[in-house]
Amino acid sequence: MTNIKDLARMAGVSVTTVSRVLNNHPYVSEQKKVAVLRAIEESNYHKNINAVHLSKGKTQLIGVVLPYTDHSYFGQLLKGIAKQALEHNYKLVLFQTDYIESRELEALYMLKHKQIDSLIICSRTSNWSIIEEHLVYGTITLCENMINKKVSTTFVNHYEVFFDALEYLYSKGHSKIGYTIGRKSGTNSQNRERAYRDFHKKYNLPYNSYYIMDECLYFEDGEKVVKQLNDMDTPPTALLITSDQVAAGVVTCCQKHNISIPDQLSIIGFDNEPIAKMMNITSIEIPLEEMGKNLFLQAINDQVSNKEISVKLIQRKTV
Amino acid sequence: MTNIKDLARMAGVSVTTVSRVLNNHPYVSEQKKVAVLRAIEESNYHKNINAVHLSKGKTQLIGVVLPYTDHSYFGQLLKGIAKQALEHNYKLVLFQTDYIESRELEALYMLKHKQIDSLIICSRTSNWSIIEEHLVYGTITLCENMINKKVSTTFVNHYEVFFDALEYLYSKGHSKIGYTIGRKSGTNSQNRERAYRDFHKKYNLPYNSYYIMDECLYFEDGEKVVKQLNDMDTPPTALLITSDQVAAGVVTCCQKHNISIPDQLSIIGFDNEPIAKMMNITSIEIPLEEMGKNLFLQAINDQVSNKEISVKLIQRKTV
DNA sequence: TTGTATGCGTTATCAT
DNA sequence: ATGATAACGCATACAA
Repeated sequence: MTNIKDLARMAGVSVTTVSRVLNNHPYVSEQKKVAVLRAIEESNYHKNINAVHLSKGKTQLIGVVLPYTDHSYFGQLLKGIAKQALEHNYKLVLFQTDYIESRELEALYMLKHKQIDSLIICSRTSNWSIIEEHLVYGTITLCENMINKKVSTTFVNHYEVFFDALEYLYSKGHSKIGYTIGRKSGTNSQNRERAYRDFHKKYNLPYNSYYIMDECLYFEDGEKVVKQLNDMDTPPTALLITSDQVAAGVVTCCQKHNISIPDQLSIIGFDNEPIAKMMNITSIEIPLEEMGKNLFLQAINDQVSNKEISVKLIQRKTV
Repeated sequence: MTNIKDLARMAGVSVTTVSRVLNNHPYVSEQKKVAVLRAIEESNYHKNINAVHLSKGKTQLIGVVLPYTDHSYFGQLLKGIAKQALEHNYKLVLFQTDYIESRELEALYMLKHKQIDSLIICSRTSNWSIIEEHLVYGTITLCENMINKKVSTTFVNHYEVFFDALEYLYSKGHSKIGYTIGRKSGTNSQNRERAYRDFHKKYNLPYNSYYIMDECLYFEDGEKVVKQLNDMDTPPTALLITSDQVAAGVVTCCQKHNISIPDQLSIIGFDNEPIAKMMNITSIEIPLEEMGKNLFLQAINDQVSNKEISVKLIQRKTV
């Protein structure tokens, strides 16, 4: 493959001049410029990216950490990130973690050793202190409320959203409200739990820990939820379900068990995915693709910024 | 950051020797080896990957071309690929194409210019001739039956599988059978259509082109399918649905419209995803993760190989 | 077994 | 405006 040395020879100029036209630098005469351009044309020349990377100390690679690639929430986030990456001429390196910490550390490790320029963590398992340690090595962008923490973030105020949703259900006459969550340990989950507790405190409602159902991620987990509901002496009359997929699964399963929605059970899903529209599920719209877009933009920006994304309740037939 | 030169100085050896122990080459005395190892330890040294890449002309990067990241089929494939990549110390570069050819060409372009070592195309839009042109630049691995074509492939014999499924439905008394597909133009789709035609020929059945429904990818597309069914004078009595997601959508929608399954409409889904099990949908199991795994292994292997993946009919309640 | 010297293809510095 | 040359960090052919 031809390199800039070849081009220089062909065009009768120095490698520096070639490099200048290659990178649109000023101070090069029109005459030499066309000569170089012609050489490029003739030789079908293309830069050796690896050499550029070595020379610049940058890779144009951005790591994306997420637990599952086959989950719609992360799929949509990734979609938004990927689109921007394309536009900005970055490539994405995927770290599918299954929430195994070592895999997340691997990503951090790569950031540390300049194998990626920046890291987007869509959902993390490692402690904040570990993230913090790696901040000096490059930009890390998070998808959770970490305000005051010197990391860029794009997040939803899950506390407020959850609280509002609970209030909404309360206004509809519900006082026994449960919710399902992907995993309990994330920051977002903890904020929601806090909202849940505060809500119960505010209205002096009894707090039942078994109204909180863990590890609900996919459509098929709806079955599990309904089963748990059936096993309760006094099941909740309303459910906040933090994924439309799961909500759809619950709705489907309820039909099988002749549980009438919303009469016996009200449901609010999250994300307002197409499936929610199709099944007429009331849902809280979260613009995931837009969040992904913003995450990427923050990832390639040196300044720390925090963006709160606003959401919208879409009222349909399950409440 | 410290480099091998530093290490060499610290350990009192040459850079070559350092490089040797770094890469586990023979011919280095135990004594010098430990000295180098100690230096590595002390300095918290790590290779500069970019330099390695430039020097070797390899990137340890494998491109993955797929149309959608938020689709379960590709999500599962990607999961299998990602797991192997992790084990083999490769990183994945994602090309989300939305079936826009230029994005696929971008991936081919990167292969051509050594920015990635190998390319896995999960689903393509570009012509075979274009793929073929790029074969000389690196390994390309396909997810379709391209036997005799000098590319590595991991595929399902969709012709046979489809034919068998049709025969199965026929044996259950169905003669008006339709099917849904993601897009019509792929190789896999064409093989299925061929099977569909041949089946009708074999049993001298009338071929209705409107029994074939296009662009069915997601759960919510089930609605579209049922609507089309309702608009037909003589709708099919059975449907092959090339995605359990869509099948689940159809089943859900049928309940809404009081279409009894399997009495009025029989359904066979594909992939045997968890959602199929939950909703008791008869499905053809395709081990997507395993396919992903195999795709990756082929991608890092210089020899061309073709692997046919066998599938299994899982009988449940929709036929 | 070990080391010297050179190549990999760019970008950046500095002098002119 | 232009060019020589160093630097990026590693691998390796070749010499010893």
